[in-house]
Amino acid sequence: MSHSRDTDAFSPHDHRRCIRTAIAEAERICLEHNSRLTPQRQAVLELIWSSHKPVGAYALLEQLRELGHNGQPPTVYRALDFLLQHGLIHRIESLNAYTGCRHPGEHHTGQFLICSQCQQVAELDDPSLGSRIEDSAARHGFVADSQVIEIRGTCPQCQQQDSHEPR
Amino acid sequence: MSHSRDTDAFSPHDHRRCIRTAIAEAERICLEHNSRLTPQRQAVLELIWSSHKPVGAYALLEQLRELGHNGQPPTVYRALDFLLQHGLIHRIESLNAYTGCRHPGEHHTGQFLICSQCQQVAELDDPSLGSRIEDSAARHGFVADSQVIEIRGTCPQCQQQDSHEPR
DNA sequence: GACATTATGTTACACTATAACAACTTTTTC
DNA sequence: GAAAAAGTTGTTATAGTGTAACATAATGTC
Ligand SMILES: [Zn+2]
Ligand SMILES: [Zn+2]
Ligand SMILES: [Zn+2]
Ligand SMILES: [Zn+2]
Repeated sequence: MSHSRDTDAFSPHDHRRCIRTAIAEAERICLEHNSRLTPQRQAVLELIWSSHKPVGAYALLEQLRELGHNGQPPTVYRALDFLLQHGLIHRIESLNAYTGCRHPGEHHTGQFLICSQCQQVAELDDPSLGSRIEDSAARHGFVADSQVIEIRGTCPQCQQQDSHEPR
Repeated sequence: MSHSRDTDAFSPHDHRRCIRTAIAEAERICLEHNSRLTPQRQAVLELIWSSHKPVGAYALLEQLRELGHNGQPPTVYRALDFLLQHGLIHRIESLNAYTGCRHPGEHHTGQFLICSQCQQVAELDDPSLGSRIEDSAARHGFVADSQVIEIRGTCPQCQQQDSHEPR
């Protein structure tokens, strides 16, 4: 019953649907785990999902304050920890920033396409790529637990714009 | 004439040879680029190569001070920038730490095996994995410039130890 | 030697993340 | 339902990572 369609984050789409789906999935997963999606945690999750650009913890903190929530670093880091542990968001290591997970619930390490131009991030979920990497590690006798895959480049939209505005 | 043998960082080996080779290669590359491998830069490179465990900038700073060098953060970050730009070291994003590059000179993004137990890092150089990732991105219309591939797990040595000390 | 270029010294600060403990809420147990 | 336990949030302070900006010194070019 997973609704996670494979619409690319880069392609134009009804993003409110992304948000709604993310919240709904979060509620479902928290129910399953007997965890509580408190107002603060939900607020952070919604802020993260406000776009497909990863957000830093302190940017989130700023926005939380504007929403009238309490504003100290531990507040936001606790919410982030919770969301990370429940697989609702990912941390982008090369950006020190956080982005919503598109396939929550299915334990997985993310594979990310990061556009250097528009800052947007799309999450790949290519299991065969994952196992290809495991194989590569295994060939050196290494047992892989988790992977950080972050690919920087140019997204389709930004490529088009580039070709329209040469020079 | 490249001496970069494919000895794994994890396997026991004459590590002084790693260091010697690294410095020699660094000198060669700097000569090629008309860049100067100053004493400070070389000191940082040697410290990084003192083991196969990635080192943080401030740990380096500490060690530099013990060697009598000037000790302010910019000093070490400048050296790191220089070494990064010349492809002599890599930054491990998920550790905020730096490690020596085993194939300097050949423009490449590193692929790293990081042992959670002994903290040592081995650098893979699997071009076919690189292109496999590019393909995966291309399938989404994404043009990849660079990749961050960091695989966490257990190295062969630590696996053996684990099996000797069960429980 | 005068000049431009490159490298280093120095101070101060910005950004990212956590430790430690107190107060409050919700859930569980009796 | 009161008491205890577990979980969540508030609060203060601090640790860890990285840069900006400007001064000084060393090196290379003519
Ligand atoms: Zn969306
Ligand atoms: Zn883009
Ligand atoms: Zn070695
Ligand atoms: Zn190991």
